[in-house]
Amino acid sequence: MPKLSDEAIQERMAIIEDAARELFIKHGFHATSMRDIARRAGVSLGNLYNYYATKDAIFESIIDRYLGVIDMELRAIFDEIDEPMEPASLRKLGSNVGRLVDDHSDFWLLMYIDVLEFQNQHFRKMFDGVSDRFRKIFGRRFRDAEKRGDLRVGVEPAPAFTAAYMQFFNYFLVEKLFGGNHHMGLTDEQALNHITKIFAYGTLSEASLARFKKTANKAAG
Amino acid sequence: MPKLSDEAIQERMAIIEDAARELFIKHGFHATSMRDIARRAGVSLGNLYNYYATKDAIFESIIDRYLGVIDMELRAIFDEIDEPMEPASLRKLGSNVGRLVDDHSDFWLLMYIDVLEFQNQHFRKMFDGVSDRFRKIFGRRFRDAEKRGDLRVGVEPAPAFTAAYMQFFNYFLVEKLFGGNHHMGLTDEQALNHITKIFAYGTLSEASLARFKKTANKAAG
DNA sequence: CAAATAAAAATGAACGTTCGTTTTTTTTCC
DNA sequence: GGAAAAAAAACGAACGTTCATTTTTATTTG
Repeated sequence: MPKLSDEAIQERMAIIEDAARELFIKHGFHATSMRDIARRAGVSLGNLYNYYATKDAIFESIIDRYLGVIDMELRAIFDEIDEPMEPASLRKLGSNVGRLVDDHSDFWLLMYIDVLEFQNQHFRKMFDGVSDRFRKIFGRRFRDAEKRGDLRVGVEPAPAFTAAYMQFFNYFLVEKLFGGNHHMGLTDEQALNHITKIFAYGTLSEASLARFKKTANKAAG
Repeated sequence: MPKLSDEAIQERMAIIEDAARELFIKHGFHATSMRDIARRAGVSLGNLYNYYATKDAIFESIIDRYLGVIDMELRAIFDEIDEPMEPASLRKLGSNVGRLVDDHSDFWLLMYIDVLEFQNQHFRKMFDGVSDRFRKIFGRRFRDAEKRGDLRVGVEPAPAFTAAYMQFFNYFLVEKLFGGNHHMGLTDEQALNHITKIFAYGTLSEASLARFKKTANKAAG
């Protein structure tokens, strides 16, 4: 048998990694055996080692792939934000974060595996200097908003935006993975509106609040 | 050898559970062996089974003990809150949550183990209906604040307080366990002040804001 | 256009260890 | 001496990994 095409190899690796990921997030890394992975992937035990040197290598390959996907999705989410401090933008960010957590809850479970069993070595970069990254992406918009006097005195846009972003993430992670089951006592929609409202009133100056009044009221539904 | 006194038994169990907890949070549950636990506790392998029927039983005993401790600490934190919606109260809550996360980071790692390897069965109650619990604790204060017109129109105190509480928790967990390393671009003190300020301005009416002006300005440092 | 070739891919038994747990033996102390 | 506690030894099952072998199939050959 001549060498498989690259696409064929990628296909087989995807099958193996899908199986492994499902097992890892269900039982953890060390509770999942190579035999389990082989069985679920419909592949022989020995053949796994034609594609991966070790069990660790499977985990790392899954994470590398997934980090790329999430990075792209986050980029897309930030790309569609024009004015980061506008209430409507925050509200949209919240929805998008919710979708991201929903669509990729596996990813966040892998992160917890990494924290527990690998000292968080693969995911460290996710949260390292989030605020600085936002400053890089929205720096100009932040400065413009400050110049226009859109912000309350003493409110720095980068930390404020970071706080809102983290709050949205935390809200949906608690709901999806930690059994929150409407832990804020509201539907997801209402919770998003409430958080958005708090951050709008909490960060925007009276002048700019007046300007966004209509939008804010609609969002607070 | 006569039967050990109850205190002696509790002492020995504490030694075993301390050892097991340290290993669990460092490597995860399944990556920790009974031999590891015995070695670290300075006890023979077989003797572990004089105290616990299974390895799972050790984990459950650790969690039961710890849930009690955390529950008490949380109760103490809420007990010292007079007016939950006051900026000074929120700021204090933030500090206390920070101390709780710092002093008991083991506990939160155990929670992640539970999510991953035990379907979150032991920790579910932690986040189930948080908002309702606050409504029970602070119900009267919440209603008083609403009656006095302290809150912005459309802001419900229970979800708002829950949001602040969750934000504080999330902030310190990210810092302590996920390699955030000042992810908001501020020191812990500054971050607490910033979050407090946002929630104060985000939830309080103009009238009550004026009343708290002095306190809020001091807190915003 | 088959049939033969060759080498990659897949297999599953087997390796030495380590696992959680049980059983047996030794130690301890009234 | 006797019973409880601790230690040691032993158990079968399961672990990650290896490897000799078989199967598969694109290419070469007649």
